[in-house]
Amino acid sequence: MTKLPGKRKTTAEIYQLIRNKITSFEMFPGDRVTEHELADLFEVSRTPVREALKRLEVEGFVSVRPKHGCFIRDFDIVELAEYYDIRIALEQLAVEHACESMPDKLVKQAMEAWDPARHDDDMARGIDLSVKDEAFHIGLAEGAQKPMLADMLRSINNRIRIIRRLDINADNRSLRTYREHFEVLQHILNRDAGKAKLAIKRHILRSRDFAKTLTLTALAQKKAQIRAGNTR
Amino acid sequence: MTKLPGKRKTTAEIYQLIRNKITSFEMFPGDRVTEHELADLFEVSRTPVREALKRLEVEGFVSVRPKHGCFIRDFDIVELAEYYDIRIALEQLAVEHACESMPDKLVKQAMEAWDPARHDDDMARGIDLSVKDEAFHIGLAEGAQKPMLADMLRSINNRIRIIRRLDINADNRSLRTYREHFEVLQHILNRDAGKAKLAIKRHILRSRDFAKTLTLTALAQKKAQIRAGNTR
DNA sequence: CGATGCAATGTTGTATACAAGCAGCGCATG
DNA sequence: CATGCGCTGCTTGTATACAACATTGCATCG
Repeated sequence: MTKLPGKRKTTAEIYQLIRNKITSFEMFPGDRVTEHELADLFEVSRTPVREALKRLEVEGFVSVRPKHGCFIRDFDIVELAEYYDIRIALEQLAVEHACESMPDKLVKQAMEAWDPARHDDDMARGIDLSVKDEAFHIGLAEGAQKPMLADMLRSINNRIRIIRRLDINADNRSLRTYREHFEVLQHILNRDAGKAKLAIKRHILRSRDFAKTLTLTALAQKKAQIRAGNTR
Repeated sequence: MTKLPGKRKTTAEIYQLIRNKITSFEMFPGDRVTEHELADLFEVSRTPVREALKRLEVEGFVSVRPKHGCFIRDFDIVELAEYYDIRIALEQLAVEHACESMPDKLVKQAMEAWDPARHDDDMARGIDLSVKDEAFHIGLAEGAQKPMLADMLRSINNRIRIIRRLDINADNRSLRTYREHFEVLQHILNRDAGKAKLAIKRHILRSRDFAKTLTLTALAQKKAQIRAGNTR
C-alpha cells in the first residue's frame, strides 16, 4: 500500500503487489507484461518477479507463454459458474462435517459475528465485508477440522475474489448475507446437516446468480473505461 | 527416464525428477535436501532447482523453511482421508454433470476401455493401471465439460498419487476397478445421476479404506528399511 | 508483386556471484 | 561449572550476466 522507496521488497511482497494490480483491474485481462517491466516498476531484480509470476501462474492469475511474455488471464463467466458449483459441493461437505464436529463454542462465536442485528453497526464501523465473508466460509471448514478442505476453498477464493468483492460490497446484498450466514450457523448448532447443507447451497447459488450479472456489467464498464482512457 | 548426460535439463524435467524421487520413496518424508545438493545431482544450476522446488511446495510435496532447508513433507493418514472425502464430493459433481452433458460417444468409448472382459488382456500387455485409472476419473470431469473441476481433481491426485499407485497395483483390486468404473459409466449412459453418484461414491470409499491400511504398512516397511539401511 | 529466408530484437531460461540470515558450537567469563 | 556472547559455516534470497529461442520486419530472389 504505502510505498517505502528505500526498503528492498521481498518476493512475497512482489506477489501481493502484482496480485493487487490484477484484482483491482489495474492490469487488465489480456494485457501483456514482461518480467523486466515489473522488475523496473518495483525496483527489484527479475528474480523475485519471476518467482511471484510463477506462483501467480499456478494460481491462475496469469499465464506465461515461454519466451514470449506474461499475460493477465481473462476470467470468463462460464469458468466462474463452474467455480461456484465446485464451491457448493465443497462447502456442503464442510457444513456436513461442521455439524458433526464443530464445537458449539465456535459456532456461537460465529453466530455473534453474523447476527443480523449487528449489520448496521458493522457497516458504520466500515468493516471490510469481503474479508469477513471469506473468513466465514473458510471458518466452517476449519471449524470442522478439515484443513485441506479449507486450503482448497482458499485457492478457489483466490480465483473468484475479484467477483466476490464486487458482489459483497453491493449494499442491497450485505444484510442478506448476514441473514443467510446466520441461518446456516443456526442449523449447524442444531446439528441438522440436511437443512444446513440446503441453506449453504441456496446462499452460494444466490451469490452466483448475482455475481454473474454483476461481473458482466463491471467488466464491460472497465473495458469501456480502459478503451476510452489510455493507450499505454 | 533414460539419462542423457550431455543434455542440459530443463526446469520441468527437474520438477519431474524430484517428484519421482519423492513419490517413489527415494526421498523419504522428513528428509532434508538443499538446493545445492539437488543442483549437483542433476548437474544444473540452483535456479531451475529452485523453481521446481517452489512448484513442489505449492503442490504440497515439500516445505521450504527459509534459510534453513527444504524438507520432504510427510503425509499423514488423516490428511489423506480428507482428500478422499473431497474427491467424493467433487467426483459426484463431475458424474452429475456428465449425466447431463457427456456425449454418448465418449461414454461408450470409456466403457470399451473399462470393459471387465478386457482386464486380462490389459494386464498381459503391461498397461500402467495407475495412469489409466487417473485418466478415467479426470476424464469424467472433462467429458462433462468442466475443465476447472478437472484441474482440481488433477491437483488432488498429485497429492495422493503415491498412495493410489500402491492401491491400484494391488492385483486383487485391479479387476474390481474395471467393474466399478464400468458400472459408473453404465449409469451415466442411462443418464441416471442418482445411481451414478452412488456408484462413484462407493468406488472411492472402497479405494479410501483400502488405501488407508495399505499406506500404513507401506510406510512402516519403508521406514524400517531406511532405518536398517543408512544413516545419511 | 509475392513468398521466403535471414538477421535483429526482445523475451524468457539458466548460470553464477554476492548478500543476508540462522543455527550450532566454541570460547571466554562470572 | 554454567551461561552468555560472538563467530563461523551453511542455506536460502537476490542481483546480474549470459544463452537460447521465438517473433517480426526487411531484404532479396523467383
